[in-house]
Parts: sequence; structure tokens; C-alpha cells
Amino acid sequence: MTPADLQVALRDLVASAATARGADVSLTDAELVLERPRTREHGDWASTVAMRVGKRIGVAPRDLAAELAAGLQALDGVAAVDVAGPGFINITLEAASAGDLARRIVTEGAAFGRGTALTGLRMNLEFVSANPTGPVHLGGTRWAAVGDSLARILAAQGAEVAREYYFNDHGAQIDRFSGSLLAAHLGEPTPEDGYGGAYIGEIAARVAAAHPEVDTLPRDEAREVFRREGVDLMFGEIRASLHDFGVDFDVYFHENSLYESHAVEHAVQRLRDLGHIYEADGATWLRTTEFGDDRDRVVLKSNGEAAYIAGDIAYYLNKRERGFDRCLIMLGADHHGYIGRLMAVAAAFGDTPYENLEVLIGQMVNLVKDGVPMRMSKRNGTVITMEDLVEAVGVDAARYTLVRSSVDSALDVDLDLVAKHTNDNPVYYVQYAHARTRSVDRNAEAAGVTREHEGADAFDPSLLTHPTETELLGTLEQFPRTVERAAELREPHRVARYLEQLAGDYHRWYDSCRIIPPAGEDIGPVHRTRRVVNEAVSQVLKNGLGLLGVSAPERM
RNA sequence: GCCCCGAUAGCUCAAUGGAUAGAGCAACGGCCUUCUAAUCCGUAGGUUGCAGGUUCGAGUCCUGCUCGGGGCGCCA
Repeated sequence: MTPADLQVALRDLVASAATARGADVSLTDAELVLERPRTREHGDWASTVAMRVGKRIGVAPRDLAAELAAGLQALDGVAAVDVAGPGFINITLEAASAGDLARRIVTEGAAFGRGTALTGLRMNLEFVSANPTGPVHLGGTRWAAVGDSLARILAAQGAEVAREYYFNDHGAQIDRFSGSLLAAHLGEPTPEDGYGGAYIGEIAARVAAAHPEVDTLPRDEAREVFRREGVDLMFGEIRASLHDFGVDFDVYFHENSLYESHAVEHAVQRLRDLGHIYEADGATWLRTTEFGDDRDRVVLKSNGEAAYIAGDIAYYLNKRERGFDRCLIMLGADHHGYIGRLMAVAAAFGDTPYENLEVLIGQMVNLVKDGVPMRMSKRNGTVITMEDLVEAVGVDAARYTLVRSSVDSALDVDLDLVAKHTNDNPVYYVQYAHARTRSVDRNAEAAGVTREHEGADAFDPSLLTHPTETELLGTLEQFPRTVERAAELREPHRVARYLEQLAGDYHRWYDSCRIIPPAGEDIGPVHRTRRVVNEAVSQVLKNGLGLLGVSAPERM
């Protein structure tokens, strides 16, 4: 008896209750969904369907609940059904029915928690996309952790996911970057609007060492060398940091390639053919207001150069031409004003905004020191990079910290606190639970607590009756739904919170239920059965941590 | 002026429109000759920013405020 079975039964019961009163009621899955009651006394599962549809049928919710409860009571595997409050139906399953899940999880292994909600979709997830003018800072690190995890979660729901990094190696900021490198090399002060971090000097020195001829070249040619080589070096460093962080992109897309391949012209021409382009004030405009934007946008500036959005237009079309049904872009809150025009671009191409194109906005990461927020600035050296964070707390703790809260909330990172109290990070709580399952499993094997006994499967779920056991099994059951929900809402933090819940349930179970009997006591069926539960927990913790890109250690 | 996000325990944050709003940290007090004490148990801590509305039921949805963060370029 699974929640899905109960749902089917409920649908039938509601239908016949309605028919008996001459009503015709069609129910959505959402209305029938079974909830996990917050309080244990309310049973294993609860339904609110009586309160939702009582009025439609013309019955008092509590009376309808009682009627449905009687029907559910008759089902195999259902131990008790109670009606509470205004019409809650609380269902308690027989232990064997609930416990069978453990064996299913062990059988399914890595597949447990995977789903098919997004099967057949080709999704492109663009994230980080930090400018090649400096190392990835704290904000970009958050997107790396969240984006990579989201990619794993979407893939677990059957989507074909490409991780993509858009590399802005075209335009004025690159000129400022190369100018800064040249200035650093010549010992000149950092130009106005230039970049002044220590890394600029290092990159400049590396370029100069590899290309000693820069000192003999005219200034603009030398600058060109610094531009080309400097961007390459920076790109290599960014890639390496991301790799060390456990994030590898399928595609590193260079903005410059859009210009070299004439993709920009191609895209603008397409829009022109569609009748959305016009000329005014010497510039070329896209009529985005026709698609909900609050003003039209310049695509080609009056000086003949392409505006920044021209690259994005071409890039979006390029993604669609590469066959991606869904283009997801993760951006910082400082770019939210960009959503309207991007959606208008999608619509101008004839696509459906918010479907073919989805923009996920994440709030900023603030650096806090001694409880006081600090502005991160490349100028005054208060930039915290991905490498700094990893050096301070390690990859697992860093990724977990960044992925466990909703991206809708601004995140305060207190480096001192994080560095000082690393053991306070909930990641260790979860990882420790996994290490514990492994340790228990090793010891159980050594002690002869095997899953086979006298040639037969020793698993007997009816023995799983301890309160911590039903709690634990209920939480295990929710893993697939949690992953599905995380994928649907694009919220990886739900998986992290789930794992903390599961780890807690496991620790409490471990504390009160022995898998290996104490010395002097015989190994019984209950121990063999619990070993399977232990394995199931191990598997789900491992699957969940895997979705977050965090390791599941064998020992701690 | 307009747009986006937030406001929940001392701190950092959770919470499908459900029942008595939960964790971790911090504070205090307990459990280790038994499978990992990075665990567990207990105590204390709340007018969910304010005011209305919707409904059987609102931290959650709607309206209006207050405060904080971010954004509204022929910059990228």
C-alpha cells in the first residue's frame, strides 16, 4: 500500500459518494494528494479532500470524511483511519505495508528518487557566466553551486540537460581589462574604469613572460597581445576553479564567436524579416514594447557597433537552433531588469516567453565581517573568490552552504564564522549520517547480520514498529516527491533540507533501534530487517548528496 | 515614480493554502564498559514587519502601507 494506491482508492470513494448524491465531481491530483502530517499522532498520511470537495457535493466535510474513512479502512495494509478536526482523514498503515519501502529502495539503488516529469525535454541551463576580467567571486560561486545542483536535479527527472557558460569576451569591458593589464605591466596607475586587483599584476606578468616581444611593440599592438593572452589565461583560471569546485560545463560559449560566425547578423536579419526591426536616430531598434517590454531596445548603435543585447539575441537564437526546447538562464538580482527584454526577444522570434525561455533570478551574496556588511570591491581588495571560499571551508561545505538556502533570499556569508565553526555546517550532520550507515553496514556484515538467512530473504517489514522507524520510513518515502518538487520549482535547496530531516530521523532511529544485537544476544529477524533499512537510508543519503554535488563519505 | 526580492526564535534560515510555525547555531541541563558522542534526550526562546481582505482554514493568496537589498542606459 503506497500513497499512490491510497490516492486511487480515494478517487473512487469520492466519486461514488458524489454519485450517490447525484453530484458529478472531477478531482485534480492536487486535490487528492496525500500529505505527511507534521505530527506523528495524526498517522502516516492525511487527506484534506473532504474539506476541499464537501461543499461541491453538498455534504458537511466531516460527514464526508467519515464516509471516506470507512471505505479506506477496508483496504488491505491500512491499519487505522481517523477523522479529525474539520475533516482531516488520518491514515495509519500497517507496519509491513510501510516497511516494504526499504527493500524497494535497496533494489532500485541509484534510481530511487529519479522521475520522468521532464522526460523528453532538451534543456539548456546557463549559469555563472562570470566575466573573464577577474576570478569568480562569491556571487558567481553561489550560482555555480545552485546551477550545477539544479542541472543534476533536472536530469534526475529525465531531462536532457546541457550546462552552459557564456563567456563575455567581446566588447568594452575586455578593452578595459586589457588596458589594465598593459598599465600594470608598464607600472602605470590603473586606468579609470579599469580593474585593479592583485590578479591583474599576476596575469600581466605571466603574459609578459610568455611574450617578451610586448616591450618592443607599439602600444596598441602590445595591448592586443595582453587582451588575447590575458583573456585566455583568465578563462583557464576560471575553468580550473570551477572544475575544482566540481562544476564542469558541457559548453563554454564565447560571445565573440557570435560575431565571428555572423550569428548576430543572422539573428538581426531574422527579426527584420519578422518585421520587428526599425531604424531611428541613426540606430537599429528592436520593437520589444510589442512584446511587453517597457521600452524598445537598441540593437545596433548609431556608431555601427552592436549593443550588448545583440549578442544575447543571437545567443538565444543559437540555442534554439541547437535544438533546446527550454533555455534557462540564472542571473543575479542586479540583472532582473533584463528579464522583460529577454522575454520580448523570445516572443519576437515566435517563442513562448517563460516556457522556451526562463530566467531564474538569485539574490545577492553579501560578505559580512564582524556582523557588519561589507561591499565587495575589486578595488579595495575585499573580493572573496571561489578559491578563497574553498580554501577556507572545502568544497563540500562551500557547496552545501550555498545550496541550502533559497536563492530568493540574499545570503550573508561571514567568512570568519564559517572558517571558525566549520563543524556547525549542517553538511557534516548529513555526511556523518551517511558515514554512520556505512560503518553500521560494515559491522553488521562482520557480525553476521546478513540479509539472507538459511537461504531465504530475511526481510520482514512487519517488525518495523518502533516510532522512530515509522518516522524514518515516512521520510524515506518522500524523497522522490522532494526531488520532483525541487525540479519543478527550480529549487535545489529543498533537497538539502530534506536530507537534514532524513539524517535527523536516522540518527534518532540509530539511537533507539539496534541493527547489531549487543553481546550475548542472538541475531534475530528484526536485526536482519533493520540492516535493510540502514542500507536504504544509506542509499537515499547518497542519492541526495549526489544531487547537490556533495560527497557521501564512507568514514568520518 | 515604476519593477524584482526579502522581513518568521537572540543569530543564520526552513515550512505543497492545513492541524500545536520547525531545524541548526548560541544559552542552560542530562546520556558514552554496547553497532561512530560530528550523535541523542530535555529546558528556555514567537503578536510570522503593520493594517485590512479572500476561505472551512493564511507565515503562505489579494490590496494598501513600513523598513532593508537590487534594478530601471545607443554601459557591458
